[in-house]
Amino acid sequence: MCGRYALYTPIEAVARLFGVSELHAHDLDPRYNIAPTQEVPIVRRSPYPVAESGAEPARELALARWGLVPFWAKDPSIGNRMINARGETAAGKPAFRNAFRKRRCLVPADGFFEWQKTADGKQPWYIRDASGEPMALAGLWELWDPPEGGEPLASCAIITTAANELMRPLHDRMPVILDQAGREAWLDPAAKPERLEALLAPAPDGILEAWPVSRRVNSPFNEDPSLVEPA
DNA sequence: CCAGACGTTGTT
DNA sequence: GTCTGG
DNA sequence: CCAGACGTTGTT
DNA sequence: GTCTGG
Repeated sequence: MCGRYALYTPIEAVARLFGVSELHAHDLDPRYNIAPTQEVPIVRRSPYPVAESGAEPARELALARWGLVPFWAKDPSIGNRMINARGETAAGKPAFRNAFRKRRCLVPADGFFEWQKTADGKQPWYIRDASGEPMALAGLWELWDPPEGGEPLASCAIITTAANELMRPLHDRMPVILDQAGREAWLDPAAKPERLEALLAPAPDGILEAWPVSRRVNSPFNEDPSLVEPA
């Protein structure tokens, strides 16, 4: 699955690489240990209508809480358990299907962590694109209105799929990683269900690299560049 | 009908 | 053992 | 995902 | 809001 990741490429560069026209998040610190419940940048089509023009809705970078809170939730804590959505079933699940139809997003990540079970306990690994460029993880996002009023809460989940060859020794699940064409299709509101389904597959072998890292990443309170260095 | 879940992973 | 919070 | 709490009453 | 289980 995917329960921890890193994003340290400057957000302006991420925006450029992801074709973002509106940047709604600035001055973000580089992150080496992003944990569920934290605010993370996502790339999405603007949920708001474009003024007059009839132009394409903007592709924007916004912030969302990691852990999807369905609109019908009475309490946002349900999001603590909705950090991933299975690609095989998300389209039909009550908690995800509205988002699957209407609110797909990309979650930029320089890499993600997986924990491998060994005789000595769990060994964390860092996995990234071999090019070193930020990856686009397939995501869903949602808006939740607090019953007591106030600002709606934006939240998101990362889609998972079966592990590919590289990942299999480490873990049996991995996040869905979208290539350039996949990113376009995933964000296309008119995408056909069968096209979307085809996107939610393990990454091809050969595009990723992985190495063991320090167990200091285990604590979400640790946050420094050495967490993604080989150890 | 109403009540209660709505999710994933991992472990047994 | 299981839930909550980060 | 992992870490850390897991409880109540009463007092500050 | 909508589905599942009783």
